[in-house]
Amino acid sequence: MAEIRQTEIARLARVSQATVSRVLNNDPQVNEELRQRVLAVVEALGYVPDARAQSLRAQRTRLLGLVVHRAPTALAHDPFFSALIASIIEQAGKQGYHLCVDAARTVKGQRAIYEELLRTRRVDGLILVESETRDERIARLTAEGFPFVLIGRYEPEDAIYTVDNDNIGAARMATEYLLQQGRRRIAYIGGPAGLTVTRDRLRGYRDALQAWGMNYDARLVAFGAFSEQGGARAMCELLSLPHAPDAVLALDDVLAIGAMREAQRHQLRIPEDIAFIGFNDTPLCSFVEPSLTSVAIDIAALARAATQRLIDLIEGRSPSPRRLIVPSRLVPRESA
Amino acid sequence: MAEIRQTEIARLARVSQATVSRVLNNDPQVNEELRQRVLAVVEALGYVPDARAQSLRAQRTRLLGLVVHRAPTALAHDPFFSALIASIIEQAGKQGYHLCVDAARTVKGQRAIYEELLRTRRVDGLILVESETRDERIARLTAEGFPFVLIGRYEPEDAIYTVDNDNIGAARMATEYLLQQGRRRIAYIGGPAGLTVTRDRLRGYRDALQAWGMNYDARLVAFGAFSEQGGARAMCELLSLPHAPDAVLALDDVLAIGAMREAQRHQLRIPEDIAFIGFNDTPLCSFVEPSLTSVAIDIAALARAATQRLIDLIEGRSPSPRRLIVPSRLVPRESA
DNA sequence: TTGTAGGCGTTATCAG
DNA sequence: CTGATAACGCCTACAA
Repeated sequence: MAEIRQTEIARLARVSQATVSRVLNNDPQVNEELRQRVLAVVEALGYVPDARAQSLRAQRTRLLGLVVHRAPTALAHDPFFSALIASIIEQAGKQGYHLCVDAARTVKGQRAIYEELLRTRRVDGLILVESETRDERIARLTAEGFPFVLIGRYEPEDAIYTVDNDNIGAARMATEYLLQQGRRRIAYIGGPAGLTVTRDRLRGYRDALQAWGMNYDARLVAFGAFSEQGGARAMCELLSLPHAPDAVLALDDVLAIGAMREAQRHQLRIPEDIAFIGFNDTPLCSFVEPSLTSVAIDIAALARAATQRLIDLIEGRSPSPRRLIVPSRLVPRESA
Repeated sequence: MAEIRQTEIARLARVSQATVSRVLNNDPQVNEELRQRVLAVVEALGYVPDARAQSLRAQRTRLLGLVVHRAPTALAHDPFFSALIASIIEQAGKQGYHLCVDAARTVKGQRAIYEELLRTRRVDGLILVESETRDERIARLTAEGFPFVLIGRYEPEDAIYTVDNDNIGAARMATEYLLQQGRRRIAYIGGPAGLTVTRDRLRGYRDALQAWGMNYDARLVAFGAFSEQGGARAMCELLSLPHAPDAVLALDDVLAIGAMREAQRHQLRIPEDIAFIGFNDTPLCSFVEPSLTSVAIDIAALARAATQRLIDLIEGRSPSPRRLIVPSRLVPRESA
């Protein structure tokens, strides 16, 4: 089957190629008869414009980029990203955009991927997740004026476009929930220490303690890689303390589950001896035994909002305000 | 910051734009001194070629397409796709390809997406999953000579390029495992009935029964949507039989877990009263209670092989044989 | 209202 | 070995 171009359509409809283009772009100026002739041929041949040519000409690809900062194996075990990707695709698709997903395993790989996506103009804009306090990517993108939206928080808060949970508030709420239950030695297990989300939730945790007039004990705070193992290792550390914790707030469900498993290996009863709360309310929560209480992040809402803002930016609109907060809520189950 | 093009590099290096292009494409004919001059400027400005222009010129985008046939919510709850996507990205990235993921919720949406990806030439090739026995997409792609690889099976087997598990063999193995344990009323819960994978595993199940001289009882076979609910509903049906099953082989882990939960609601003990085996060996398996015995599909291997074959096809190589089988193995846990 | 022509940034073919 | 020059397929002034 021969490749069909506008010149071919033009020939068959006995008009100029420019007219074909006009018809396809709904130019109201074209004569109705010509329009019909063109459309008939377009229909008959099933012609669709070449996205590559359109991209060059229009200087945009209608492609959004998402770069995931996890090793593929970690990604596979983390429902957060499936949910994120799925919702982005859905929202983007509604407006004729597609999603290009990349993964950056190593740190140097990250730089390379961002550099490539940015400079090659392969995508029109980027969605970032997991920002660090001082994020090179963000400085770079901002300097270039490249459209991007961060799912997360960044300071100064009005410097860039962000969509985020109220992490500080949510962690505070979860911690107070534990305090209300009478827990008095509450531990916090974060992800990698440099991540904003790790720090924000730690802040909320500390705020709750302070509000209740309790001392902050740095020994009750541990950090782990985003994996069950990471959670187990952190828990192990916490259990070796002279005075073991009676509750744990973990940065995400996978970490929480890893920690919970470790506690079970130490013969602790959940929630009698120790309570657990995770984050994300992933499907895992109801599958584990005991089921895991978790803070439900509205991932779909985050993804939708981020995607919409990115498209707005790309198309020259300026969403306001710069920072958008999506609420989250606690989903109580057996573990706390 | 001004956009940098080859003409700009050329001006600064005092050569023609054509020479810049040659240097960037490693044309061995260029004089070493000019090459150095050009490279110095390229380096200094951090120039990277525009992917859009390259795409038009080279008639390829270095983009692979994956279309997922699940609603976004279902996707979010299914670790199979995270694993698939992650592994495809990894393999593709090694050779300078990127991945464009799309989702087709509705059936008419599917046609449209395939039509678009194909005709607009937005991607160089497609990875298909979940083939149906008579698959319109496949006929269409084949007719167009568009590069694609199917993860799954299709008949006739040498018509297209496929990568697949040995579904028939795996289902047979799992069924025989149950038979060896003394189970005698083994049920099968498939996904949507039209899917090849549903039928292949049913075939393996029947083969095992036959090899053991047992009758096939159609009432022991149920089909469900890919969700926990789908599994629960199918199980409900099976439990209403005059003679309830003592084992269940389910098409995937999520279905198996749904079915298992339903059995538990009916006060059945697992595995004493009824055994369960799922497919995919997703992380869920070890999280549920009791942990789920599952056939481990090597998703990463499938994804890698499919991706590599697709790239080979795109670049004009003809992988052989057309059909590639990736082995799978049973991972015994508590449920069977 | 329609057609002609230029250019988006590359790569590749020709001369020189 | 290098520099003009012509595509790639599309959109859009500008001209008729």
